Amino acid sequence: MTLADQPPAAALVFQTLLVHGPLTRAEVGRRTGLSPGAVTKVATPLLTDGWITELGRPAVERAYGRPATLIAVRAERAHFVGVKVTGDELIGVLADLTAQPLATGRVALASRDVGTVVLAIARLVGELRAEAGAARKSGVHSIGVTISGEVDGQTGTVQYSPFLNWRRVPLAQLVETATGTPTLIENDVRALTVAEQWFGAGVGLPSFALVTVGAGIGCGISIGGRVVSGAHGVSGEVGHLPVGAARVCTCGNTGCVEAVASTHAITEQARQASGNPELTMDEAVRFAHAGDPAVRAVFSHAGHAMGLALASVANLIGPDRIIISGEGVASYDLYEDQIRQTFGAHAFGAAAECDLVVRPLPFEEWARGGAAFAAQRLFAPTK
Amino acid sequence: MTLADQPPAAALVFQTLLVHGPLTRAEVGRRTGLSPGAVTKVATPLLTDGWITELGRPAVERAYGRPATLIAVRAERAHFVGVKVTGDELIGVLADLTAQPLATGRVALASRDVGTVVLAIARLVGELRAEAGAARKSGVHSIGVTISGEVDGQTGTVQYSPFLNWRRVPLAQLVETATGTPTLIENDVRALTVAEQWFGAGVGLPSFALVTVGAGIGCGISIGGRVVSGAHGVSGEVGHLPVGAARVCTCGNTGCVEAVASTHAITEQARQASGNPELTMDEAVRFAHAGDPAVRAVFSHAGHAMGLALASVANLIGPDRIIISGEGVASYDLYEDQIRQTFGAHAFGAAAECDLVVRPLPFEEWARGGAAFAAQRLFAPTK
DNA sequence: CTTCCTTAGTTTCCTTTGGAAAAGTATGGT
DNA sequence: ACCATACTTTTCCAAAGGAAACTAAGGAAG
Repeated sequence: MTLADQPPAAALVFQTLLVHGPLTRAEVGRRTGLSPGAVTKVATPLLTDGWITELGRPAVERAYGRPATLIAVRAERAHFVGVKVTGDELIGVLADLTAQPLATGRVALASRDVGTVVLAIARLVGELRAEAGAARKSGVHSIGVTISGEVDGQTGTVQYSPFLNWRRVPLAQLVETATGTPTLIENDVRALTVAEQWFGAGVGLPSFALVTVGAGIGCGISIGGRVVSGAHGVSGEVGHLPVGAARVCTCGNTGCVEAVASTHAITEQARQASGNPELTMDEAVRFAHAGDPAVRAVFSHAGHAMGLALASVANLIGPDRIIISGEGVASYDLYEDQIRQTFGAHAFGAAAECDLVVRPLPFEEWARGGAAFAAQRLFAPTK
Repeated sequence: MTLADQPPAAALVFQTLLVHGPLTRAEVGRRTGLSPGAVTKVATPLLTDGWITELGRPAVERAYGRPATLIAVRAERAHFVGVKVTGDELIGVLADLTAQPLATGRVALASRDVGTVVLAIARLVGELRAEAGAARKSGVHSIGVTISGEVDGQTGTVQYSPFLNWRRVPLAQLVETATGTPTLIENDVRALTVAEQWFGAGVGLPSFALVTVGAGIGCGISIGGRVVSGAHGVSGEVGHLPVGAARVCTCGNTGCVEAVASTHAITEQARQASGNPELTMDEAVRFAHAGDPAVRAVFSHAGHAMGLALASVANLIGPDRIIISGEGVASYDLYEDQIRQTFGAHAFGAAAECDLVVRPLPFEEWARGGAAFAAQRLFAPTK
């Protein structure tokens, strides 16, 4: 039995359990607005088919009345592989229904040629399958491949990937035939946003934005439980918001956030500031922590640009929360203050009430986005 | 009978007719995905209660088969009053179900005191009622009051209005008791966006943004048939996006769009450029049309700032269309080219495919937004 | 210890909704 | 007159979920 051919209420109950952990049937009814009878009716087939399971009594028992029984999602009921494709490597995870990773892998790419990449993906999927013995029982339900750039999830086509220099590559189809497993593709930031929405800092929020800082600066937007995809596959391009920076950006314009606040931009500016053309990001962070004023100024400028960008997002769409995420967790403290200060100064009125959450983003998190995206298709059909 | 207690399919059929004009039942079925039987079933009570009406045969008859009968919304079935409150005047319309105005009115405000404004609104509503005799038959269903600033439609409270200097004013309740008619309030730009979504240039689009240029620069965002309201009542604040302008904005920051491209900013800059401290907007437009290079440059800068702002909107949310609207229709040609050029240069990838539509915005259009907003509550329940 | 009370979960019945299919209907063509 | 065609209506039916009665399980009161 698949989840798809269950009544609509089943998806509601399942999603509630997925997001809010083990609950009693009565509590599920209260949260979903379904009648108690409907919850039982819908839970029974989910139980018999192993999608959910009964746990014991809740931690806080009631003083009166019949004791309740907790029900919860059986995470091991289905497994997914998530693969993030970058310009020079693949990151993969094999995860369960709740996007918890069971196995992770990382492979360098010899070439950016489509055939090579597809083959590498297939091999990585195979390795992850082998590594995660537990998944052998139920197999892998589907694969979610994510990649930065313009991705058309409907047709499974990568319209344009700047890092790989791909155009109109039917990646989903290619991976599907290479692996024999149903494959979905999605933009990397949007997939990560899906992961945050269901299993991260965006759980239960009516709206939030996820801003990622790394080689580029990206943004995923979730409104009303849906991740905004944009009419032409473009959305969340926050990296080129004009923030009045003097540096020329890779996009050819001047003033983009990315020209000041991407990891690449920061190291380059730190090199100039320190006079050391070999400086690495890690060293720049050390220098700044040690109090080097020129290098600190670089981070401060980056923080200012980020603050402006976040304020723009908050002013425009008014999310409940903005999650700031990226590789350089170690350096957040260097510009977090500046970010918050600039954000506060430029967020308009009540938009300033939007809370800013900083969240580390380990490398495998990107791949988890793919798994979460694939999983979502299972329990949130066509939504 | 109200529309609300009809089955869900009724709202679907009604909305389809509202948006896509007279259609045959068969065509409604095709467009909504409902079966022919369901369309008839749902249309019958709507017909008997006068919400829709049968027209004659369609213009292009089919060669074979039973001729079809057109059905269409009976616009005169319900009437609404829309009132836009500004710092110094009220604009009101009495409109039908399709937000077509039957009567319009404009009243100067003697004071910004809450009591005075509420009284003036009540008097304006009375005048509009008297003027539109047709509405007497069915009365006015509800009033939609719109105002710039932070508005909480749920509680009917104006949280903060900078122009009127109001804070936490329960305006909906006040107007309701003063007029005896149910009253809704909403932010002016968002209400206008609702009007465009149902009856304007946003009809049928999965997503669009509406940017208004006037004393301030505002933006309404519609995604998936819903106007984005923002978690804290703030959204679409495009006026203070940083676009690197040198002028200081009213918000205290430097570089805001509004500091360069609002009508106020343009006249002020034109005064400096021409050396005439008495110059009006109309004169500035004439000068620019006559070829005055300094004044033309002012419009060009404004266009550049607008282009950057629109590109930011397009990059962030990827709408299908951006509708540019505002008072100064006469001056659009002066910076439209610059807007498009800057937009094209800064819109990222496929975001540039977003089409820009320029639309005049007569003064009563603002009030129509209120009427459309009130009407929407009737035919799009809870949506 | 028995009875009652309270809350959890189940079952039964029923209403609402909308689809499928067939019947009915209106028109032009043959 | 009859047929082809497509719109519209009617009839029948299945799915989904609510209401309420019912069962279950424990504590409290007597």
